[in-house]
Amino acid sequence: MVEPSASIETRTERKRRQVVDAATECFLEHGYERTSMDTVARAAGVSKQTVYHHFDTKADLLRHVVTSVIETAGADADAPIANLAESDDVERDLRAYARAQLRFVIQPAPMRLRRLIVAEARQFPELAELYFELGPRSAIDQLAVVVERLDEREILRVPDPARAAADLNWLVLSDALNRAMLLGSDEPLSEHQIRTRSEHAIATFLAAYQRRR
Amino acid sequence: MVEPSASIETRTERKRRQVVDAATECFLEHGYERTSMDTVARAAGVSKQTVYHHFDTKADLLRHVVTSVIETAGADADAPIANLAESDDVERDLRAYARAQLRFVIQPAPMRLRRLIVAEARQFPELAELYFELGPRSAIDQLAVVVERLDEREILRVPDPARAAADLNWLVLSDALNRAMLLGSDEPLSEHQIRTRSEHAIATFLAAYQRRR
DNA sequence: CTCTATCGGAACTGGTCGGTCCAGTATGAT
DNA sequence: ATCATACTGGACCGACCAGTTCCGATAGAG
Repeated sequence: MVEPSASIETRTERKRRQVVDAATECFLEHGYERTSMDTVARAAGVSKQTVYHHFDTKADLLRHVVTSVIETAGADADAPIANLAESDDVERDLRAYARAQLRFVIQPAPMRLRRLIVAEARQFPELAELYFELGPRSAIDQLAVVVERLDEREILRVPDPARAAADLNWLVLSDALNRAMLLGSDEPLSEHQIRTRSEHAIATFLAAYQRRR
Repeated sequence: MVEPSASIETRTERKRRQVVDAATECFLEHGYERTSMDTVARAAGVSKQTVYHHFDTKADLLRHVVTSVIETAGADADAPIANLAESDDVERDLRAYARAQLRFVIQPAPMRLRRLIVAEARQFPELAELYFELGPRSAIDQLAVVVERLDEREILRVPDPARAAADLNWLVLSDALNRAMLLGSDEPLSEHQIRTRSEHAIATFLAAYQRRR
């Protein structure tokens, strides 16, 4: 992850990046089985030999592509959770969190990654597991810390933070995610849908977990 | 759907059924792209010509297989919702419903069908849509009627039955479904997991939607 | 400037795929 | 018994696949 001397990219590095970028594009667009190595090479503007110089097999290429996509995307997903635990307006900040999640997940690239992973979960269980750990698992774990703190602050009543965090996560995402997965359209939700869905999910969550006055 | 004269199966019908059964097995086990027509023919104990006599293309065969699996499975999914609306112990019956759903969905065949559909959603959007309509959509629609009635009976307070029904459905299924989809293991949950998950989901749902005394 | 690692291009291997064709056999309705 | 229809087994087609090999070109490090 660190450039050796400067930001200059040696030819080998550049070619490798071209291969990875093209393979990412192809795999996400058409899936693993429907993507041929010739297609990847052509899309990368590189000879097939160069592809095989950097990756021994097609499966290796997929593993590298998926791993890197997951890891770079995983970083972006963590931002909006930061100030939730000590928030002075929990409802407002939960809604903001929900909106951010919906915006982040319901997009072409994440949806196609998800489809790819589900499709290949039998052949590449490591990738599915990695996705699970850095995706939903990570989100829910972070939420669990938050709701536990909100319980301490006597804003929520949360006997089981892990389950409550999962509840929150899926109240926000499940319905939209399922529709998007099955009804084509990887396009983002409209701002209006994001707002109403977030408000409903947070209202339900708070109705279940907020302390009564 | 009706036998013409008696329960006797003419040769053609028998061969056709063998093809469909074998194709169902192969597609669910290995996916669409990884299943060849030769494999289907061999698994059916039938010549390839016979396969092509009944189905013009591989895609047609998939469409028929998926459609028939969805439609036969869809019927089973509706049973345990019947007495919910007029139940005299809503909490108990909601839990029973949740247990039935978890038992029904987290199983090898439904999970593999789901994977197949998600994997091929881009190439066969009609199948994904059909699955959506007869799967989650149908379940949620039926739940919406139930929760609306429970609102009328002043057991629940449900301003938006459709959303409340979706909440209930996903509170019950999402977490288990996601884990099963991504962490391999299509095996059913243990009875203990089914029970605790159901209890938690229903407790959350009721905490959010039950009328306060 | 030279040397070597990497590159492109293209042909090639051994194999699989979906789908077709054919010659001959079995079935079942009339 | 007749005859259309359906089935078999295997050969066959063109296309595509992952992965390899060879050669001539080129870029970058010393």
